[in-house]
Amino acid sequence: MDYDFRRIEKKWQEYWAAEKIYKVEEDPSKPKFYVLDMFPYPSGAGLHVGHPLGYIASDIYSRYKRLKGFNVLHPMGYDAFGLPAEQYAIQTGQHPEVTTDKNISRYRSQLDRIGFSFDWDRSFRTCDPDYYKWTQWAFLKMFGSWYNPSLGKARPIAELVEAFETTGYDGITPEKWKSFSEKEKSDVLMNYRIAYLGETSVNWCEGLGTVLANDEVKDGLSVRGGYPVVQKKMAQWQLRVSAYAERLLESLDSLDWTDSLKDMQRNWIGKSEGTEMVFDTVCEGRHLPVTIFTTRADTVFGVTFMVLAPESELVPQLTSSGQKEAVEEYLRYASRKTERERQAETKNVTGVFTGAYGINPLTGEKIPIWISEYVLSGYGTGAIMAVPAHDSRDYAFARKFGLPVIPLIEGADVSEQSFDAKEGIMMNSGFLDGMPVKQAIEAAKDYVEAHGIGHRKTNYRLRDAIFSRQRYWGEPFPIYYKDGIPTPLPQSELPLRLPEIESFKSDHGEAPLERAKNWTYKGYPLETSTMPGFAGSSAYYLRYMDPHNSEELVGAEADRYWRNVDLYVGGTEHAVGHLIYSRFWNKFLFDLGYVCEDEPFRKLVNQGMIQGRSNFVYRKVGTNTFVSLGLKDKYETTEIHVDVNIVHNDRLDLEAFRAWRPEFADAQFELENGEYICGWAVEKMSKSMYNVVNPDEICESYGADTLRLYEMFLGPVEQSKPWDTKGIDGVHRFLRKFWRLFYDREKFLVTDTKASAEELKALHILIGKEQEDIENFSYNTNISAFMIAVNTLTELGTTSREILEPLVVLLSPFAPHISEELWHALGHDGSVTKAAFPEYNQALTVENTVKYPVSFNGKMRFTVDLPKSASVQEVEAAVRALPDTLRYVGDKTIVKIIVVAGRIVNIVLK
RNA sequence: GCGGGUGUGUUGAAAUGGUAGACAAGCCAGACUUAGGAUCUGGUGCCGCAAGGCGUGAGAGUUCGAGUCUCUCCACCCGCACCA
Repeated sequence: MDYDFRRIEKKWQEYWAAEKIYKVEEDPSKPKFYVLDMFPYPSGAGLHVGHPLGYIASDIYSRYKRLKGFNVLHPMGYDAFGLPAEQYAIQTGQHPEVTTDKNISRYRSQLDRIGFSFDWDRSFRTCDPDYYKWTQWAFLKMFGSWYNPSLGKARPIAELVEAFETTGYDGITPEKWKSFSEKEKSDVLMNYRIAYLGETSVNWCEGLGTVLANDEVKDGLSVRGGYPVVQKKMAQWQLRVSAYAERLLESLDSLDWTDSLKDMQRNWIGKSEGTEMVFDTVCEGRHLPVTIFTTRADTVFGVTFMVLAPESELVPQLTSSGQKEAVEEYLRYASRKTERERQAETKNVTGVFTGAYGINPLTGEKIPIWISEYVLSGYGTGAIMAVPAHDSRDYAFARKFGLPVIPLIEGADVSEQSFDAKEGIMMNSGFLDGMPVKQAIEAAKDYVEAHGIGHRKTNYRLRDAIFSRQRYWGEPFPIYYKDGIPTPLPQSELPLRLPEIESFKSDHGEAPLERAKNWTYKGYPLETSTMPGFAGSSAYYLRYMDPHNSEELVGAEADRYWRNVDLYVGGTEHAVGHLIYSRFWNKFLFDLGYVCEDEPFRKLVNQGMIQGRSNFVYRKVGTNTFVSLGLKDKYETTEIHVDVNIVHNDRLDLEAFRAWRPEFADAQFELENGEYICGWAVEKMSKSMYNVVNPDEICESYGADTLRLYEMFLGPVEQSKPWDTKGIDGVHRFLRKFWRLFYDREKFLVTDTKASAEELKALHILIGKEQEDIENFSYNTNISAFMIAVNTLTELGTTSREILEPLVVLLSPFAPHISEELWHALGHDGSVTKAAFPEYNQALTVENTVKYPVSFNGKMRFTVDLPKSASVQEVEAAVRALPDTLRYVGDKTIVKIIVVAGRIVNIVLK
């Protein structure tokens, strides 16, 4: 019987679905394990071979954990709201729901072919009203909460209202509070709510007709679509993520994530400890205190000017009548520029003098105040003290506009450039003279606080997340405007369903929902923005725990059982977007007691990207003749991308090429050794380069098990690598060899003979490897270990069930279809998924105490228990005696005994 | 500029401080066949006929022993970047 993977894979995929083999329930008798993939956005292009990489890795892990006796939650769903479907709708008039449906069913059929062990009964899409009900619910909770800084957590807003009414809070006395109108009270509370409506400078994207969050903008262009983004003041819904900055930073330490990812988050949170200082300023006789932020309070003696951000509210008050024209001219110039243009011209120093002066609070010196776009309005106070000697940006500005430079550190040469390092001995700095910089910073802070000039202050770069989008295809806000006051919908009205509209186009900031008919609640207008893409993906991992609960996002019992995600697998592109929002969202729900864990994702693995590997043919200029790679330099040729699906191992299929496109129908070839060799390059996988490899085609010609094995064999999961079909034959060959251990042409070969020591050795090495490798995500080396074991067993002519049955179980995480087939051939009824792996565990867990390390084959290592004084002969004898406890040692020869200072330090066996 | 990471054959890549290159691809030779992108066997880091020598980006150090640990460079990749 041959290895007929098409028949086998179809058969078992149907069986798994019909028997609901992967359905999972809470089971207190078993330890839980939650393995999650970042759910996909179902795009119109379908899956290519790069997408399943992470899914295969996590599926192997899930199946392995099941064998080890864990109750594994391994769900999958779809992140279905978002811009691409809506952009497509605008172009074609097709409802986003229709395209989303179509894309999802395509994704589903592609995923099903690869043999994943997802529990599809728990699946959902974020655009289901039953799901987004809980997104809206969470928003209402955030609207109804504030961050209590003294408790360090979110509390119901009612507690704040009570404080206003009884004791007063934050400068608002009970009397004052009572005097407020409803509208005024609403406005005050907005300053505290976790979800709030506030005027702010936002990323406005004209091309998409919507505002965007910081992580949706890269290099001044929208991540989706690549349209320019400008800064604009608008009233928008926001989430007070900044309140959680310190907690988001602190608990990073407790997570099992990579250092680079943690650093990206730390960087994004951007904690910086410094000082806020008040400078008195004078403009045409009017005095005005201006607060600045600095991390270098020690350099205050070197301040030679001050700078305001162009968007600073202080600008009008600090502009003298003489400079008014020049300042306005500059502001017009600055506001015209897009964020991208500003970033592109960082070397180009610009600015304008305001006509006003500041007074250095320590020296009493009078210094000019300038405006420049290098100062950002969104960070600190939007105003700085400039110390050109020790800040490179201030230095460049001072040089350009001829402002003085006062060096403050002994030996620092500031004639060519500033000295930015926080090291050296202070000078020219009054009471700080002679101190090392680090000490001077602290001394200066103390001084500033003692003299009432300012105070210590910690700033974060992390900003509140802009939460509204002027788009259609997203969750509607459960908010209506009662006499202009934003008012939450009662929870009983959820879900607030997305209304039907006639045209999806949005323009000039007018949201599509403004055109929806009857978009009102009790006659009051409903909010017309919708929520951003990250809204639906922020708490989805909680919903999988209890997806059919219509009363709660997640029931207490399910939450306490599944707790949080033990292993989360996904791409780095979500490092600062989704992963910050999710952590924030989870912490918020944790504060209010809706979930029992403070962090959502314990361990996180970033799978690498699979790049495309393009192939080229070379056409002689002006002809329809194509020359093979080795001959191309003899002629003048044009390089043409050729569809990688008609190339095998860089050999072009000539007939397929002629059939590929009409203009090549009569193509002529110049071959090398009778073959046409194509050139190649690593590029992004994309349609235009004809290098997209569809997993369906691999499943068709090699099978899903080969695809799974091959994607893992390609290299470490975390690493990016080009897809290269060369080598896929190798793993396919392995599966056929594996099959041949069980079947020859006619019959089933497995017998009940007793296994030999050699055979047991091969098996137990593999068992040990598998446990070590899967825990470490070293799938590639584990597959190698399989190949070695199968080669050895083939050579030994193994037919013993004692060996072959465990082998099937071991392979099942990687290649579930062939394993299932063989498991049943061995006479088992249920799925191999339910097999108990632990019984094969003992061999490698021999508890010898550590005295002498022993290498076996340079790979396997263990120790023998002997006193330190043992002689070489005694150690050798002990090693020889080992087969009793470690059955696979057998009768290897000792090739090397390393003795240092009379002590054996290692024994190498072969 | 700051932060993180990676450098090993022709290629993808292995190596708790202990025989570097496992395993696979490719290539070479052979077998079986009577053309097949099938299967099997052997070879394949470099120099050398050989004995032997040299080899993990470069250089130093620690160690009986370094691809692995430490330091200084170099190259490449990723992320952040006028954040005061």
